[in-house]
Amino acid sequence: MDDKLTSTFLRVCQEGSIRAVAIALEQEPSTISRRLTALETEIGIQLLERRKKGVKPTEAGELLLRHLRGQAAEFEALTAEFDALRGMRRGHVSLAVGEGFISDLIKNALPSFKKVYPGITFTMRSGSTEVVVQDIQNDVAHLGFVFNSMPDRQCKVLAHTAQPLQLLANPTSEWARTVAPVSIGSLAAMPLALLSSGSGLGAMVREVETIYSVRLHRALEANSLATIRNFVREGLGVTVLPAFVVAQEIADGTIVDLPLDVPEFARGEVSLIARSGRRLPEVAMKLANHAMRSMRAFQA
Amino acid sequence: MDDKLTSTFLRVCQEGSIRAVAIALEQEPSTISRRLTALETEIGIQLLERRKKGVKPTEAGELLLRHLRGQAAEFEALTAEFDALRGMRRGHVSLAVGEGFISDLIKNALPSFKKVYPGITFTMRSGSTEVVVQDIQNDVAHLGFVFNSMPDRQCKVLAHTAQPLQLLANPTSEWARTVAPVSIGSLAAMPLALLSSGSGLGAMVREVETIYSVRLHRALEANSLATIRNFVREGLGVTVLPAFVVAQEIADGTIVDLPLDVPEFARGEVSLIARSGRRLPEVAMKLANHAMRSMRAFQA
DNA sequence: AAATAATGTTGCACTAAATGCAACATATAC
DNA sequence: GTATATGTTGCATTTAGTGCAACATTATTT
Repeated sequence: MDDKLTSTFLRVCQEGSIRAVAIALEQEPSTISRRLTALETEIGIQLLERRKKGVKPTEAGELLLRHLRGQAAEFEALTAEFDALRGMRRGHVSLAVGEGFISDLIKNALPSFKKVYPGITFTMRSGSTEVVVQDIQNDVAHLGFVFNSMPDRQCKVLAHTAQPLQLLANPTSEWARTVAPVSIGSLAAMPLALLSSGSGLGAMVREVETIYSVRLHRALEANSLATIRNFVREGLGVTVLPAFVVAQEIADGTIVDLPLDVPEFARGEVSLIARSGRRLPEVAMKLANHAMRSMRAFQA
Repeated sequence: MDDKLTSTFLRVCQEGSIRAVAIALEQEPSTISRRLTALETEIGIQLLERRKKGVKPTEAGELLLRHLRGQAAEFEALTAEFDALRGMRRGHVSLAVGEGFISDLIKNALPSFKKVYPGITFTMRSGSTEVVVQDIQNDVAHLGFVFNSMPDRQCKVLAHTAQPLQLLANPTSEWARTVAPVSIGSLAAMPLALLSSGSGLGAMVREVETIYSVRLHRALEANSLATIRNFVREGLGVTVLPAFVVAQEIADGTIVDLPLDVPEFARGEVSLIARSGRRLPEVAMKLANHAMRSMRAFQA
C-alpha cells in the first residue's frame, strides 16, 4: 500500500469530496480520482461509495480509515522520537578509552556535553591501547581514546596531540626535588610504578629502556591506573605519565609533575580514533569534536 | 514516509546487507542504496550504519524498525479483514422492504444467501412504499423491495415481476367458495382488510374503486400486514394481496388464494429498486441477484 | 422545463521520478 | 597482492505520475 495513495484516501474521507481535496492540494481532481481507484484496485475492494454529494467510505473504507488513523497516531509518536534524536536530545555513543583518559573525559568533556545534549547516553569500556583498538576495529565502540597508538590501516585518527610524559611524584618526597629536566639516569634510580604491557605507555617505556640501555626500577607494575596514582600519591615512588592523567592531583597539590630530559618521552601522543571507512552517527561526531576542544588531553 | 522506502528499509534490516536485498528483489544495489538515503534525508536522521559486513540500523533505525514491525502486524490484521470482505465473508447490506416482502425475503432469500456468505450482516427497515423509496433516495438503504412503485427518476429498477393481486380468504369461510375469478361486485360485498395509505397496494385499491365506481367494504384498515393476515386467517374477512405475501399460510392451508376478475389488480407488480446512479457495494449486488432468483415475489 | 453549476471519470500529451547500467571507492579473504 | 565482497555516484533510459481537456451524471437554480 503506497503511502501517497492512503494519505489522499484519508484526506478524501475527511473532506468528503474528491474535488475539495484536489483544490486543497492544488491538484487536479483526476489525480485524486486515479489515486483512489489505484488504491481500490490494489486492495481489490471498493473503498468509497460515489454518492450524490461527494463520496462516502464503504465498510472496507471505514476499516482502512480506522487502520490509517491508528497508524497516523503511532507515526506522530515516532516523529516525536525522531525529533528528539535529531536535536540530539536522545542518542547513544559507545566509547573505548585508555584508562588515563577516564578522569579527563568525565571531568572536562562529558559534563559540558551533557549540558548541551542532556538525553545522550554512553557506554564506556576502559582498557589498554590494544583493547581500545580492537573495540574500534570491531565496531564495538564509536570512538576510542588511546595513548601512543601505532598507525593502523583500520583506524582513522580524528585528532592527535603531543602529550609528553612527565615525572610524577609526591610533592613532599625526595624525588620532587630532583633538578629538572630529569635525566634518564636519575629516573633509573627511582622506584617506578608502570602500567603493564598492552598499553601504549608500557611500549614506550620499554622502547626507552632499549634505546638508553637502562633497566628502570619497576617497583610496581599494575594494569590499573588507580593503583599507580595511589602509589605515587602516598610517596612510595614515582611514575612516568602525561600530566593530564593526574590533572586533578596536580591541581590539588598531591602530585607534582616534572619535565623529563628524554626526547622519546617527549614524543608521547594521545589520539582520538575511529574505524576508518565507518560513517559515524552524528552524535558521535559531535562528541568527538567536543572532546577535542574540551579535554585537557587534546590541549597543546 | 513513502511505503516503498520503508519496506525496503525493513528488508535491508532483515537481510543485513543492501546487496542481498537487491538480489532478492532482482534490482540494482544502487536502487536500494538510493531508497535508503532518500528515506534518511526525508526523515533527517541516519538510519543505518554502513559497516564492514553489510549494514546495521542506528538507534533511529531501530526506532523506525520497531514502528514498522508493529505497523506490519496491524496491516496483516487489516488484510485479513479485507480478505474476509473480498470473499464476502463479511459485509453489510441495508434493506428497505415493503412489509409484504418480509417473510418471502427471510424465508427464501436470506437463508440460502447466508449459507454462501455467512458473515454478511443486514439492517432491514420495513415500511410503506413511500418510506422505502425515501430510504433508497436518501441512500439509507442499498436495496428496496416495493409493490407497485411508481416510476421515479431517482430509483433504478433492478428487477420487476408481475404479481397479480388475489383474493385471500380463510378456506373454511363462505368467501372461499366464491366462483373464480372473483368479480369486483362480489369483492365489494365482502368485508375487506386493507393496508392503509402510503403503500402501493392502498393506491392500487383506491384506483380500482375510482375506475369501477365501487365502494369497497373496508372492514379493517391497518398499517401492519400481520394484522391483516391474522384477520383473514381467523375468518373475519378477506383481503386483496399478491399470493406470495401469504405463501406460508397458503402452504399450510390456513389461507386460500382465488384469482380476481379485475384487470387492474392483475397489473400488480413488485420491484427491486436501488438509487439510480449509485454504484452499489458488491455484496449488495450479489444479494440483489440472489433475491431475484430465490424470492417467490420475483418468480413469474 | 431548461439552464447552470457541481460531482467524479476517462483519453492523451507531457513532465518528473525512479530505475538500470557502468564505473568507482572501500574493505575482506586467500 | 589479487580477487571478491561491500555500498556509492553519474548518466541515459524507462517508468510512473500529472495536468489539461472533454465527458457523463447529478443537483440546483432560473
